Amino acid sequence: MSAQPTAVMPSTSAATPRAEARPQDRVFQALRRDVLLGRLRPRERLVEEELAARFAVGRYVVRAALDELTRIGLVERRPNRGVVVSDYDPSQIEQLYEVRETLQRAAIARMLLPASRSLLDELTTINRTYAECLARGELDAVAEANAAFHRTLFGACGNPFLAAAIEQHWEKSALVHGYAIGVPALAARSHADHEAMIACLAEGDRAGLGELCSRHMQPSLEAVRKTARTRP
Amino acid sequence: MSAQPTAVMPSTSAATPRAEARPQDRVFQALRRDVLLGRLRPRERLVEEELAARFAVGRYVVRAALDELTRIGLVERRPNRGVVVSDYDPSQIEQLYEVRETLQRAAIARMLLPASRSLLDELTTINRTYAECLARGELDAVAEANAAFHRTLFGACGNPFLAAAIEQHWEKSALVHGYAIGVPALAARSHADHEAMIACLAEGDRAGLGELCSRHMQPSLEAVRKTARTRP
DNA sequence: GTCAACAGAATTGTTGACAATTCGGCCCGG
DNA sequence: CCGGGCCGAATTGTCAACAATTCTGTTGAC
Repeated sequence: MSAQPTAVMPSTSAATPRAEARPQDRVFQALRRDVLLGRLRPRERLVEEELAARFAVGRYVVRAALDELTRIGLVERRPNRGVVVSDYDPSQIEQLYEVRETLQRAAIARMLLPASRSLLDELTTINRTYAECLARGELDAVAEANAAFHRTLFGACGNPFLAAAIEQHWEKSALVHGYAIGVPALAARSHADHEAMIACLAEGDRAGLGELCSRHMQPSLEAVRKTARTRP
Repeated sequence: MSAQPTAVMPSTSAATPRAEARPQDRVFQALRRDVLLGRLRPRERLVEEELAARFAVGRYVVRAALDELTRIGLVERRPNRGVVVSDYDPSQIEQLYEVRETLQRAAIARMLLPASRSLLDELTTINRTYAECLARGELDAVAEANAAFHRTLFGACGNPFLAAAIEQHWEKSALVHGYAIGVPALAARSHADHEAMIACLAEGDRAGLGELCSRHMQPSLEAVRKTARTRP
């Protein structure tokens, strides 16, 4: 029980939302949200001393948190030059989504269907939270619920390494699709997609689930393509 | 050109074996080899101060190197309890290999075949180095050549994210298959497999390459299964 | 006017000392 | 003889100061 593959995605997917023991985790989570919700834009610079002052903490803690963010690909460190928010160009995003689709289809192929009642309940609960937070305009919580849905769904493939890889790539592309949460129409569509996925899980419709998950990624990918054409 | 997916596997796959500028890279590489070549065994503890003394460097540098190793899954850090070499149990290894196979098949499906002359030459050169170092008994260099072969091969899929994911999982399982280098028969077999792969690349035999790569992973997986039965 | 070299500022990298935590043994009451 | 709780050693976590590097704006020669 030593090397849990989940350890690759340490505090993020930590099932224990306990008292946020370590300060570096708090900084890590805060910065992670800032990036994922667009409060920090791609290519924006992250200066250690500023962050240390903002979080009332030593620079060492900030460095550790930034290393953690580097690990999951949300920021990038250039030696002696500091840390910037990652910025994937459109072609990289296409490649990233290609990998995500491959991994997701592999996961779906490995799920045992129809899904257990407890899994269905869990997903239903998460999706309800999603809708509620959306109605209240709590974007932070919406993003968290969205992440939880995907994490739970693909975690059900039974292979922790595969689940970790999916989550890892999901987080990277979250840089891109995160903004969609702010668009009501897209968010509603997302919620409906999730419900349809749950239905597929209940009925054991593996092929349908696969298609659904692939289609689910399309809107944000289309948005990227569009802005790429508009602003070369 | 900011966020290169290769950055996920920073110094390891760095194509520039330049002057080892940063001290933490030197420590990182040394420890990585120790783990991969079995000089450090699974579950073995890594004490920061000991390493700092051994490498004649500050504890901070050791910490940074250990974090780097954590990132690629070779060691694991338990908060306030230190770092130990990762230890995957047999079922986890099966899962790991399953993901590797999925990723490798996806990569092979995306390669454009027949391969370019420069790629074939590069792989041939690497495999020759492999044989030469093996004959001389330089296991460090053999492991490095082996890694280079796989990195180059799957790097040819054209999707840096996919290549990075493959490399990432390859390194994790290197904890397991690394020992095979020391067994002459297995090492020879490995060399022959590599040649066959190059032939498939040259002829454009995609299906053959896929099967070959999957079979290539089997011996070490079998070894794991065997030791698992012997020593439950 | 353009470009190279050069200071000075801003920022990151590293060190050593100190604080906090975990782990093992020891004592002691039951 | 055994289990709970204290104590101390070993180890990790954090801080504040210092060193090294990169960046920016300016100067001066051509």
